[in-house]
Amino acid sequence: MNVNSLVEERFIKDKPGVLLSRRQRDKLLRRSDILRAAEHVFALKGYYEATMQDIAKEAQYATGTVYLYFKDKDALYLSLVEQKYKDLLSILKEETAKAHTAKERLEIFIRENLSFFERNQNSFRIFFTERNKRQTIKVSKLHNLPIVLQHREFVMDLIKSSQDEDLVRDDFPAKQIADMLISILMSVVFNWLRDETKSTKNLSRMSDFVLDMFLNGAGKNK
Amino acid sequence: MNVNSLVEERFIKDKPGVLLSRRQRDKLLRRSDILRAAEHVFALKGYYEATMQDIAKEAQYATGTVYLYFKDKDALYLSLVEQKYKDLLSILKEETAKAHTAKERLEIFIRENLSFFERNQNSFRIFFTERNKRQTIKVSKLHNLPIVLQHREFVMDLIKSSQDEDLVRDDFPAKQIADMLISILMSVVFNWLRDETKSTKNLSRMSDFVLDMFLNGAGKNK
Amino acid sequence: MNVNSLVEERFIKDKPGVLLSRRQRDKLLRRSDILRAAEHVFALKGYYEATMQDIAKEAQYATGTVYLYFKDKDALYLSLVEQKYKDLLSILKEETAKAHTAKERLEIFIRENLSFFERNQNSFRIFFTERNKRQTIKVSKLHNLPIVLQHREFVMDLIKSSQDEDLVRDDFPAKQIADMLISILMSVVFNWLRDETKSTKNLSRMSDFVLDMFLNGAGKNK
Amino acid sequence: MNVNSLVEERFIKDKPGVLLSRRQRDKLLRRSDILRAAEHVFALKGYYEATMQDIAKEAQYATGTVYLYFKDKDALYLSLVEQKYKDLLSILKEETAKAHTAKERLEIFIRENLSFFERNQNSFRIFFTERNKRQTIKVSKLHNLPIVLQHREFVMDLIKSSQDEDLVRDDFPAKQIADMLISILMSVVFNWLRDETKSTKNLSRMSDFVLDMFLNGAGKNK
DNA sequence: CATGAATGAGTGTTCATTCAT
DNA sequence: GATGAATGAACACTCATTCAT
Repeated sequence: MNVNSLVEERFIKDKPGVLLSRRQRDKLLRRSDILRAAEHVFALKGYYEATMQDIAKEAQYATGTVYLYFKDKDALYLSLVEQKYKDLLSILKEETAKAHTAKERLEIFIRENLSFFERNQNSFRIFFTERNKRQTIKVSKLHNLPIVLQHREFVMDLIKSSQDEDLVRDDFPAKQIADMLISILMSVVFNWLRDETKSTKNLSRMSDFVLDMFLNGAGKNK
Repeated sequence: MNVNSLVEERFIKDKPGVLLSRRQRDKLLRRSDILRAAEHVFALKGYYEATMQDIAKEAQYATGTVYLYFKDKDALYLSLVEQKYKDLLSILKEETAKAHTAKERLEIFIRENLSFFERNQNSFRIFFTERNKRQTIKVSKLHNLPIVLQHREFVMDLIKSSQDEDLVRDDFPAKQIADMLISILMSVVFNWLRDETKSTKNLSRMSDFVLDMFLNGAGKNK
Repeated sequence: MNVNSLVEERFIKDKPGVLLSRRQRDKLLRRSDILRAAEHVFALKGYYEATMQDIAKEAQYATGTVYLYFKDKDALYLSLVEQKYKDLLSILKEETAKAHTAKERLEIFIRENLSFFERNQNSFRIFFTERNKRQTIKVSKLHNLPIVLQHREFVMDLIKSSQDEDLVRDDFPAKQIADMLISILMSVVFNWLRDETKSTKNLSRMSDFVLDMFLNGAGKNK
Repeated sequence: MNVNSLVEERFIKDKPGVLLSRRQRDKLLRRSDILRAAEHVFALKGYYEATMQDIAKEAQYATGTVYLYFKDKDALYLSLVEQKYKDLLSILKEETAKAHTAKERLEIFIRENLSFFERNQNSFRIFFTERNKRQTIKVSKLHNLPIVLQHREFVMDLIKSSQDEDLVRDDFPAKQIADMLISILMSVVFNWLRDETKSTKNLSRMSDFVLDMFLNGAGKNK
């Protein structure tokens, strides 16, 4: 799975029994070519410095062709973000399903997150930089992407179930705790990305630190 | 204090006994006018969408005038970031100095951070959006701003002293823990900023949650 | 010949038997449109006062289109100069080849020069005015244009062959004499251009004067 | 003489017996300061790249001060050209007056020209580059400067007197011959300026070449 | 459908000139 | 008179988007 995750799975999965015509298949492939190119170029240059021509060139299509698949630069960017979240979410779901206890689920969740960002470090840089034209409009646009909401919700469910299993405190709302977990994760990832010397070679090795901190905090055990 | 923090305090503080000439004072005031305008416009539109004309207009100066005080758009932006960090750092130093124990220092640190971001929510949006032209070049430019480094160092010292006073675990490097504290704070601020309904009216009220989570983690006390 | 000299002949001549594709032909035609417009505008206003918008407008293209054919204003200007020199040189070569004696060659050379400048008086004004941004850099750029060097060399060869045929004195280096010939020509042209009343209607009529002066000098024959 | 030639001699010489008031003298000195600075800056950067601020700075005055002495950039430039011509003309008049024969006068004329340009090579570069904004307007402006007309006339008179003394042929109008003499001179100077290696160390040494060429031409004596 | 040349509004920046002090 | 900060029009160049082929 995820082999060709860039191909909008919605189209494929919605009608699982239906064989796609060559026309449709080609269309999806081209769309995925462009997304791949956009990922590369955005990661390299950031949203504003990346030009549609750059992306078209990288995808080996003509400029106009890109506009057949994406309404405008913004839509292309948003599709890309959505794509990445979708990939991540699908992995998280699949892997956490294998766990039996809340703690295992948390472990897997953290490990898979770190591993995902490690694998996608280039495109991940995108998330840390300029989002979009009018941030006021667009940041909310980003956060309202259905998939992004789904992702937050997934983490919340995870926390909730952990609270149910008495692993996590329930004196604060799951939402708040979920956001904190996400932020600890992001912090680790961000600092790892920033550290160009990559003194911590392996991001995944941080799993234990994250889990420990999340559960026990930085306070000294007395 | 910090009433007119936008005026380069360096100039003022270097010669504390000396009254600035009217010329000098005017110059600083104009500079601060422009910084204030830039803060407003950048916060509203983000770096790329903000134009120098927007900023000049907001400051009620002509376009060219802005260039008398800042070499280019980049320098203006960087000055602004530096300014904000400087303000924050100066508050943090002043307030934490009043504390007697590590725990008090941490409490104050967290409270003052949240309060600062609450007061400066508009400009804080800037930090969450596009940084600069070529992210690869410029983000590093940002992170290497002396004041930014000082800020990180300040937090690290805070953690170290907390480790010394047996408040914080010392089985992880202070740097790692410091970054985590910063990121928990940022996470709370970010989610508060994002929540347009401001269900949590008062950001400062989150102080206790942050301190609790940071010290004790999300794990259920058994 | 030279009917459409503004079209880069290099491209055409390199593959004399090959019909250019419509695409290529169009491209060359557009390029030549722009050069023609640039010639007009530069001649009228000089390098600095001519704006790219002026030129685009004159060529009936959009501003950006000009940049598809020329990297920047500088490149456009240099291409124009090169073009004019190329035209002149090609005429000179073709015509002087018909001569049998050194004197005939000189006569033809002078006549064709004057006639060329007469036909191109507008664009020739360009040469007499500002060259380029930083003269120190750019004038040398101009003088190092391959075609300009070729032109000087052509005149030098002419003088050398005249020395060989005992028409021209050989007690001075050909180079010095060549530069003098060029400058006498330029002087005549310049003064003719300057004379707005055009009392000397026909520049070509000056041929005899130039040849006489060049060979015999202004001294009274005794 | 020429010690302070940059001071508008008109003012001083027009009323030779009158002592200038300190006020007037200061004014003239400031004007000359600015002209000197302008000469330096224009020579270095050319008309367009030189800014009024550059010139003011070089002259150690404020920007606005320059405008008290010269209406605008154009007027400053024109004054400078006028100044230089005036200096040259005054030298030429003074020196040629010492000659007894037409040939001597010619010799002196040529020698003093070359020597003048050698001494003023930096400012002379100005003449060879961009003249002025709208060349159509300004080149004629330049050529209609009273002093420039006087200079041309001076050379014409020189040629006329040479014709009268049977040194120079009279089958062509003096004006034409005068222009040719000027152009031979300019050619030598220009090529010398261009030759950065300065293989011909001493421009004045070219006097004989110029006189020889002018009188006898490049034709081989038979 | 795919192309890529053409478009032209929009940007950062400069600099001659003015004018309040 | 002298100053130099302020002005704002102007310019080269870019790039998202369109559309004729």
